[in-house]
Amino acid sequence: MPGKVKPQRESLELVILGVLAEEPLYGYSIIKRVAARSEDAIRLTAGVLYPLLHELEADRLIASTWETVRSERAGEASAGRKRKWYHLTAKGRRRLSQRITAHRAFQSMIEAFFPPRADEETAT
Amino acid sequence: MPGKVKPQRESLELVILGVLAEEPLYGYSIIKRVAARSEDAIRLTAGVLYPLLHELEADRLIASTWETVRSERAGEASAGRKRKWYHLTAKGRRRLSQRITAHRAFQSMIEAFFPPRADEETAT
DNA sequence: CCAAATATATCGGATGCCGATGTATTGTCA
DNA sequence: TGACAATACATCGGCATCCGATATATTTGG
Repeated sequence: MPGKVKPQRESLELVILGVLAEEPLYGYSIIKRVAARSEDAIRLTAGVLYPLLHELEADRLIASTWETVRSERAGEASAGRKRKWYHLTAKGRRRLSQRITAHRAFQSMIEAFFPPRADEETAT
Repeated sequence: MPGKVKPQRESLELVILGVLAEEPLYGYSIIKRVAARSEDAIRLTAGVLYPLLHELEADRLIASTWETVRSERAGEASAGRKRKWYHLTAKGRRRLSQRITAHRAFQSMIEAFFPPRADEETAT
């Protein structure tokens, strides 16, 4: 019975599909990008990201292609470093807008609880 | 060491402290209230709520008092139904504003990814 | 009178989370 | 040139979380 809930995963999915909506990225760069965008608030670790990326790909929300980066220095002989580039699929794009909608729904409920005060402080 | 992260719990904490900030409620009424407020988007179940309420109380974020509701019909002899009313403590109020701040931080990152379109629907 | 709703509560199996770990290549700097 | 940091991918397993199932009791409505 598909459709099980994966608590934390949902917001991670939102974030990952979100960055990939802008442009294709490879795993390591996703980690850096998200950290930068969130000012280190969201720290994806390899142990969390890669399995998630595999799941997302299995679900056809994203797709990948390999790139082999060969260094000049090392020359022809080197095996090269491998990068797996991920990009959103059409299905992924649909899922993303669903997630955004769901997030906004939650958000509006939160705002209903705590209407932003005009005189609110702007952080400490 | 205390201070471990509890993924899903955090947003639940936000929601629960949020409703209790408005007025004291008892468990069952929290479930109904949250369901109503979120238009059934957030369905707290007893199995999730009560343990969480106990934790929150142990952490002194909320406090409780028992009420015994005796029905007219049943009369003096009846044991009465028990309601455990919860209300926010000062500590709970501080925690709540922390959670709101954290939520808004996450929120603003999401907005950075997906800037709200000017032509967006306002929902009803 | 009985079923549904109200009301609180616990428990345990399934699942998710993520730190630790592993492997390999490239960049850098003394 | 050697070695350490950073880049880059990936898996695994233990512990914590999650939440459905379950238990118990009272009240309300038809």
